[in-house]
Amino acid sequence: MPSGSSLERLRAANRRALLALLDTEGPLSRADLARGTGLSRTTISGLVTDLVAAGQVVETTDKGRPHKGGSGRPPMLIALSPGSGTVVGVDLGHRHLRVALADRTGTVLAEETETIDVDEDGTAALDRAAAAARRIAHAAGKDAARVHMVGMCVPAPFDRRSARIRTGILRGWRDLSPGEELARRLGVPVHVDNDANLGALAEHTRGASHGSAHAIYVKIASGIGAGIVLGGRLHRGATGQAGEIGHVQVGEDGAICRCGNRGCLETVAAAPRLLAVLQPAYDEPLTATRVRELDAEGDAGVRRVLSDAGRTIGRALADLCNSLNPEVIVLGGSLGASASLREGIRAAVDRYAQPDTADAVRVVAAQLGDRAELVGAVALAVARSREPS
Amino acid sequence: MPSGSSLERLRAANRRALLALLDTEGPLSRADLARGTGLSRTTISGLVTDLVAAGQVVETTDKGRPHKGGSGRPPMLIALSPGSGTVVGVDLGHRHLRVALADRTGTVLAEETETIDVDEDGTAALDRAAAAARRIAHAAGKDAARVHMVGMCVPAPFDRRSARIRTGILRGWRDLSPGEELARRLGVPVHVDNDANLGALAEHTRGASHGSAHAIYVKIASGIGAGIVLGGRLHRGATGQAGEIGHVQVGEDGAICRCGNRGCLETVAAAPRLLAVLQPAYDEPLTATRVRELDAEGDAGVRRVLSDAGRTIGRALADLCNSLNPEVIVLGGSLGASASLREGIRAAVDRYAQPDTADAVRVVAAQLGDRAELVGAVALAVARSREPS
DNA sequence: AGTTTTTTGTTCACTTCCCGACAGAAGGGA
DNA sequence: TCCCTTCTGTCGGGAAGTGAACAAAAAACT
Repeated sequence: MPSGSSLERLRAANRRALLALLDTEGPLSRADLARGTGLSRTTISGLVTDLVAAGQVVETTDKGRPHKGGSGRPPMLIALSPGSGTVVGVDLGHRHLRVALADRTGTVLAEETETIDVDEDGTAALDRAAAAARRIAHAAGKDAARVHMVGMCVPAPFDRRSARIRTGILRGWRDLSPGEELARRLGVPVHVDNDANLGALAEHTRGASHGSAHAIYVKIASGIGAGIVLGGRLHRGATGQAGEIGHVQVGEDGAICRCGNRGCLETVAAAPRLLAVLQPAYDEPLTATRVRELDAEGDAGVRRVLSDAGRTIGRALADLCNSLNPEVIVLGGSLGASASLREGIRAAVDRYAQPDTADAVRVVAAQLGDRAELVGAVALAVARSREPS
Repeated sequence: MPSGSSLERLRAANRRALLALLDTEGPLSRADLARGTGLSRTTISGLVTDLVAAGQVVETTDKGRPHKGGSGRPPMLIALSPGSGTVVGVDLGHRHLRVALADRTGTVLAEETETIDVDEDGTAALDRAAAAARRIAHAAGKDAARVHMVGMCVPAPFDRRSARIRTGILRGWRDLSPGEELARRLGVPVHVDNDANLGALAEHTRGASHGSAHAIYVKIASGIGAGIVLGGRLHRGATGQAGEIGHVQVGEDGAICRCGNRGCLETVAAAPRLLAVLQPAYDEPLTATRVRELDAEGDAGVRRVLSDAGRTIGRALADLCNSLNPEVIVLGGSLGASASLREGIRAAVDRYAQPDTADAVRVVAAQLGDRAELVGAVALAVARSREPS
């Protein structure tokens, strides 16, 4: 519930609209902002004055680039101010840890990746994450050390009410509140969400589904999960567990899944299973990256396996399309960029979804690749640092 | 896009908030409104003065009922004004036509039902609907004849862009724009949506899912469809075709469906199929209503068939729960009130959805019964007549 | 070159909207 | 009867937003 008087809320809402416009459209003149928000130039001037005083935006005397509009007084551009301090994004995968330092516009300043076993020991993973965050922030200089906010991505359903990972999915995380733990280590507020949601946020903010009101981001990696954007907003559901499409049952008598059911989509079409199926036929050790390369080179076996996996995933997505009628499906995760997988999904959607629904949906690869979750974690931190509600 | 200046929009938003509060909470004092909206009493007084002048609300001198608060000056209650004129709701099913006349608070004043074959001939159905609307409005008196708005429910996916029913589903409706046609006959603006969406709207506004942010309304009748409320708002999707769960494929080699696919949920678990399965074992002619009675009486055959159908539907709903993590599933349509069906759905959701997701969702029968769609059509008309955007 | 046109940003007077404080109104309880 | 509580109306003031007018800067036109 926003506080303050109604007029204050109005002012705050206009401020947010202005900042959001700058965030998505880049530097703009006051006149552009007036047109974009529907407010008058006068109001915009006042808001900009306030925001400059507050250090949230800066006037960039962009003399260099010629003004495209043609005649008329050239505009003074207003840009989001990196301002003081920084934010940190942490991407915890099953087998990796990525940490990024970004200014408060979301521009990544530094980034590092480690390979660790996150699943087994949550405490150790959080120790490593905290150490990496401290290291990267101090290496970037004095001002960068003032970290305002941390966004973190965890590779499992995250219950926002208890601030905990759902019990039983990750072995080494029982009764651990990752946000609180990392906040305690760093002395900075931490916001947490799961990988698919943050990937969806990133692709929606800066990637393939930018501008689409209804988008489904599917992460196909160690597991399969979806982040669902509806009406331009991330849909998290009643308990924050929306998007768990990896546990749709695709066969009555399939393998036992870590969730306890059998025949889950994840057991059939996620990366570990596909690698296991392919490995016997290849001399080299296969990784998701290598499989993607082989697919691009036209390797028949890989194409067949990925295409089949795509059809299986696409079958589940077709049902979801029938229910949600989205504009775009964005494929992310280590295998999301594979063409065969995408074609398999497209074919299954066309076959199993209603014709008009299938026609309405685009199926595209993620633009941010395996950095989507990290970018999403940064975006979460930026958003939360902007409204310290 | 709302027009006018920012202050005008603020005023309008506050007016809407006030009206919405009155709509959901019933008659309230100015002080209650101030507490409920967060605005000051002064502001509320001003808004109420305006709205009284505009005829949108009335001051009900409710002397009769004692003031519960105890001591203090008794409040003057403000209630939505039925105002001048009426709205009409039209519910077109596959085999029935219902028309309701309501005042502008949504209170139904008169209602009638006919049994007709809607599917075969859209023009004829619209003629009957128009005649019924005219008849019912004139019978209710002079003022009632001033109909401001019509809300209509059609039993098929409705494409809001073309204002047409999706081609090929209803035989007798090709190239017909139901809204325009009815508007032309009645000389009143008509808003159209499909049955499941309007049922969902009705149950969310006045029924079983009232107060739940995320709800799925499932209509189980001639077909199977869902209306999805997320974040308190009806989700219609990119082209208005969200909620088409009737065409999830539940068997590779099932019967051919009217949508062209085979093995659709509708062909296995919708009313016509269930009646056909049951009929041979019964002497009397079965209807959905009769089947519901037999189920309540504990008839073993009926219970078995409904329970199985519930499991099949519940399987599809479990997948949807995994994706959307809703708070409640509301079962409507002619078979929605059946206990066996509900138990079958509950069992399948518990089995196939993720445990936490299944725990979070309630499965309940609709409160409005077979009138949900009609009430939804009225609610649509009321909502649209209130904001003539 | 000089003028016109176009676009931008600022200043000022004004309206709209909202809120706090005060006072009046209406009933219950000591 | 007097006090207390709660509700409602009114008044003055503050905050937000807007349009009109004006100044500034650069391109376009003569």
